[in-house]
Amino acid sequence: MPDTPTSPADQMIRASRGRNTSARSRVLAALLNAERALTHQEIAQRLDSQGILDRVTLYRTLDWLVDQGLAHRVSGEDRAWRFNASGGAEAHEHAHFKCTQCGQVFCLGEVSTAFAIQLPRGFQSRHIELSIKGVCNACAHRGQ
Amino acid sequence: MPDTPTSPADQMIRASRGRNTSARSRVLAALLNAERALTHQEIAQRLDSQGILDRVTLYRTLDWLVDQGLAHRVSGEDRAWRFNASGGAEAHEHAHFKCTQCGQVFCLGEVSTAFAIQLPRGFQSRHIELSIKGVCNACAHRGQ
DNA sequence: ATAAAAACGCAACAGAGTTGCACTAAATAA
DNA sequence: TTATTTAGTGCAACTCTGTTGCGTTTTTAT
Repeated sequence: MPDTPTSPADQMIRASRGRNTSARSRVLAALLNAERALTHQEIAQRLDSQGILDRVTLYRTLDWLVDQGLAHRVSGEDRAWRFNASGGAEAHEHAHFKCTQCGQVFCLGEVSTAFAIQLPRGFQSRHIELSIKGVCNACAHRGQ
Repeated sequence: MPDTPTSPADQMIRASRGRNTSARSRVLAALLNAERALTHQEIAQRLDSQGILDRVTLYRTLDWLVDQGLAHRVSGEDRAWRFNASGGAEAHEHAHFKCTQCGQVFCLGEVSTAFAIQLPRGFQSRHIELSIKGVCNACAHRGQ
């Protein structure tokens, strides 16, 4: 059993339709290793130790990962998308924590969304998103 | 009792500290008349029938209105802020409806946020935001 | 009416994301 | 294995949203 039979990222990519390219594998691996949702910029930073990946390619790769359900996209308060690897399944009715100090976004566990909200006539709900704003652990300790 | 003793917008502005300028009064009036949260662009459009207001001034005016608690800012999915007049009070623990078709954002009524969410160690919640994504009435009828 | 300060308007800039198009490299066929 | 097809990549240029600096105009207080 060799060290890298095929990385988890590669396996996930192969299971989707589309080609298994190094960009996809590197990006997905970065997301899988991340402990929180990353911006385009953060991903680029983590990647470029292994050679620079073109900005546009990264954007397109992220789009592809989202389309395939391998990653999901969260909108922060700073008008920058953040991405993280999703379990693979589409089911992510989970909450997000957005730190108002440093802007970081963390995924929280499943939420039992048992709230009765009255929608206006004709409106159809597809997806409920819950985000909690506050201060993350690091920022809380850093004072300020 | 004349037609416009002083508009509601003017009254709200006068009650805040800061100057009562035509830009502020026009922008706030536009927000008060709107049936949903408006983007910078939409506000500009509604305004320029009465003479063009500088882009930067509009941005600064909106910031000021938000600071004063006269308006509040909602982040959409399209990385554009949306604004609407808030009742004046700061208290807006209400939900938003975001149409995935046309991108419009509507404010929904108060939400009884009775969900127990376990935050990671050291994280502090300040504010809970709930958004429901789906299709608005207009888009639902337009088919597609 | 006048002076001080707050707003305004312009120009230039910054960051995030997109589009078009030629080139490269996976996957497939031969 | 090599050739072929076409998805994916990289570059340049662009759009859109929002911001900064700075000189000029309005408010407001005197």
